[in-house]
Amino acid sequence: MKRKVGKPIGQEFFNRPTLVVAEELLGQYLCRQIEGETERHIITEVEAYDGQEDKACHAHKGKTQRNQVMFGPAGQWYVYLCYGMHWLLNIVTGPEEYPAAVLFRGLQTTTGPGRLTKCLQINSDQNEKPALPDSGLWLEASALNICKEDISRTPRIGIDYAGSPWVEAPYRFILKI
DNA sequence: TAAGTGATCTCT
DNA sequence: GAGATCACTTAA
Repeated sequence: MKRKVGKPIGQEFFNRPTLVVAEELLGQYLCRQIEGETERHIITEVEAYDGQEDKACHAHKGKTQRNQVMFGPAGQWYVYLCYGMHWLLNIVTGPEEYPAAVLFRGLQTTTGPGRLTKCLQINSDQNEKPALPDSGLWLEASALNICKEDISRTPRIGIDYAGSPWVEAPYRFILKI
């Protein structure tokens, strides 16, 4: 898909298969505006959560108040509290009524999904908002040219309960830098 | 390696 | 309403 460097990434980018979106997000910018200052961080690690069939996906038991945003249109943030202290940031992908999202696990400047949101001052205020500059949190295409050789794929973290084949599914994407 | 932490979900 | 669970981090 064509992306213009320095332009916000729009909904059409996210309204595609979750695994494709996850892989292509590597190397792009996650942008955050705080008190008038804009920060840009290269995305280095993401995980895909793909639909109701995926037992590791929050939506696998159906729609609830928490996960309903995943059933909505692509390109909106899904932010939730994990282990009572960490906000985790996801972007909704795929068509409406297909619950899927990509979890942001790491940036060039931070490691770990909980520290990422702490660093960018992300909390439930961003939940269900569109990923556009108006919301203060959005994505931009970078000038980096990512090759297949630059990407590692591994199973996802912290989802041992999901069982086979979801435990071992290589839905985690890491940029080797 | 284990504890901290609290929203969410499932079962009464 | 109560109890279990949980896409993590930190300090030891």
